[in-house]
Amino acid sequence: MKTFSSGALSVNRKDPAGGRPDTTGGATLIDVAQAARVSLATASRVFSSPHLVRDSTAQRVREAARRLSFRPNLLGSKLRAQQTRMIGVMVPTLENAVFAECWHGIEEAALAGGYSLMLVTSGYDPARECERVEYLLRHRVDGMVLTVADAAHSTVLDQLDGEGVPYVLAYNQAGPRSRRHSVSVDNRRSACAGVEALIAAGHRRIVVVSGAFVASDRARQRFAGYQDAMRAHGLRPAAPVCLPSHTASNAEQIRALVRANDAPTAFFCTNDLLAIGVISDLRRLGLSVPRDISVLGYDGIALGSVVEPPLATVVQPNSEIGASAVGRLLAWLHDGGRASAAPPRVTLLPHALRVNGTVAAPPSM
Amino acid sequence: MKTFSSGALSVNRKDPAGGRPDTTGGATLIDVAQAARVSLATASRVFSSPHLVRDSTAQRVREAARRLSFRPNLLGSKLRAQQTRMIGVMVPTLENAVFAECWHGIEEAALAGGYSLMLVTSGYDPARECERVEYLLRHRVDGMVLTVADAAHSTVLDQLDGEGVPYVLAYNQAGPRSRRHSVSVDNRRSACAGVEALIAAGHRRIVVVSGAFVASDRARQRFAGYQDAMRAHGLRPAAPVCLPSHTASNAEQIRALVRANDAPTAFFCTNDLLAIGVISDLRRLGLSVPRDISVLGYDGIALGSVVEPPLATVVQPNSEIGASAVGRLLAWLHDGGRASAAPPRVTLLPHALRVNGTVAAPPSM
DNA sequence: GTGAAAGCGCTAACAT
DNA sequence: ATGTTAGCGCTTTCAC
Repeated sequence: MKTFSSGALSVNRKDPAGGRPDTTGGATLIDVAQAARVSLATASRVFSSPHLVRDSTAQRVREAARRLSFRPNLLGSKLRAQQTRMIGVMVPTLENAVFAECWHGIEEAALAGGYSLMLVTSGYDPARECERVEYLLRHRVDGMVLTVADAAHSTVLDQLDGEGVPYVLAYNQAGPRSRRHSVSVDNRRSACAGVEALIAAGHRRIVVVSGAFVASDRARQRFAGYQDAMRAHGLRPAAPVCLPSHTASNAEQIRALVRANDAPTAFFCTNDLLAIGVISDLRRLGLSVPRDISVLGYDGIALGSVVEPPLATVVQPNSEIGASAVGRLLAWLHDGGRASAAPPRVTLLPHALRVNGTVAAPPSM
Repeated sequence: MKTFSSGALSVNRKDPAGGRPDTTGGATLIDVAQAARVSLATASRVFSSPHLVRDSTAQRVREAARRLSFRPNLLGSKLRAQQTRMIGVMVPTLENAVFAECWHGIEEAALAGGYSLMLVTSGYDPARECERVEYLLRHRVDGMVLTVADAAHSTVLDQLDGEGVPYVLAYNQAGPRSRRHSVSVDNRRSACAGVEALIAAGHRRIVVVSGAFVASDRARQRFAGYQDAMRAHGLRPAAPVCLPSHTASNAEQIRALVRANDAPTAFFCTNDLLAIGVISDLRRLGLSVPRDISVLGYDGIALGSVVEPPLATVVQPNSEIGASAVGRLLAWLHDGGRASAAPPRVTLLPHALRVNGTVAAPPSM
């Protein structure tokens, strides 16, 4: 029987004497099994459940694998095992360093956990969000880590919920009543704390500058935090100033603002990139930051510590948010369907305040 | 026979009345075929070669697919077709905006071409480069787009060459004699042009500031360009100043430099991130850029136009480099093995000079 | 501890 | 134009 099974094994292989180099990418498990004179099953076990195999046998198989430069074809195992050990990641863009830093944490955590990654970007566009998620789904990712434009009104999340796809939000902060899983800082409270630091420094006229509100629920939550802080100190919140782009110069709008009679003494920008742009705009208007006007950012990207003066900001642990989101997802995937009741669905990581550099007392004091 | 084959088709499917929801992710092509009363092959053809199928039949199949919310399992096709239509991407880090911008071009081009992506970062570490590439190989990517620390001494590239894996370098510039494919600007000539602009502005004492030289062949090529420019104008090139980190403050080294008797009147930084850090360091030393000293960067990241004054720099078309690298790779993959002799292996994209903002005439003039 | 056999979901000859 | 068949490379019962 042994001779027969040996023969049966080789029946699938193309003729090795076929002339041109094997373009199909090399030895398969079958080849390894043959070379080690064990069955396909045993060879497989050596790599996936070594404890089921006698040590000496395993040695032989590994040796054969090495000799043949065997490289497991993950496609085969993924298809057969009905789980890909892949996680899909969708963020709005990598060009905002927040997400680039987050990716770092995601990659570390995922690869350490034996999972592969598939990245797509949505450009803050809900239509593209759907498209890209469908793409991830076709690749049969086991779960996803995503940052969507607006979690509360997201067709793509509703769809995912409907299909029962495991996912964890990053940066988007699920409401306490939500059934969704999320990892973020407490956007509202941390923003409130940031603005309170501004108030503590003596500022009374503080204005929020934001990107397109509709594109980011975080921006809205941070604005709410600003309102909280202002009201708690008996100050009147001002309407937010929404700038269309992070990178283009928004000098016009800024100019109108600082030229007004009751010009603000401080800006709270809902993200660091925006803050850096605003600071540049202010300089172009001949104003000095923080001497003439203070600027507070939000995100804590590394770049903020590089510029001069260093950007005052509400610091999120970006890399950790990514790693933690992956961790939550893996826990979910591994508990086998029981929707992980143990840890709370909403994870809030601690923020930090960095209030120096671009924030000082208002000029009148 | 029809009845039989219909029955045979359903033999593999689990009992739909089995109680709990189908956890395996929904309908397969077989289900669609059944529902549309066609064979598996025909159903498959509707999606991969519609022209081989009568319109009315195709309509029926598509309708069935819609009704069953059929989602093709890419794993199946990839395994069977012996090509994954996936391309692996490896860059040093996304935290340098250069690569984040590049990713944008890569994603656009790949998805437009019907290819999927798998991203890994190496952190400029050759050991991790090998690890990550092996990971990509196990996923059976059809080809790769990579930026390695040092293309001329890269074990991972040698290995890839040995195995005949199709790949295109991005940013790394293959030598004219090289058999390798690459897409980049001409690092040496563009750097030379940048330094010549400095010289044209009146600078004579120009010093190159770089990250760890060993980590980047681009940095070395750009330094060579600096030497070219200096020599062409009868000036003595100075030794490069190598800073360990992009983001930490390197004030000490900078201080020593600008306090010297023959202090430089201009710095040429081998990348923009570094340049922004150096400018901040100079400000901390009480120097004004560009009034007291000029700074020229290299990369052309979007951030450079945001800061004030805008960063003078040698602009690379980052997104286009990514898109173009993917384009070259797809061409290679599609020409079926003939190592695409038609277009040259080394693609040099045009650079641009942005010489304003942080570059001005030296103070003595 | 090891082997035989049955597929995972799909495509691609090869028939008809 | 459509159907039949044979796997892609792997894991995983079920026997022994």
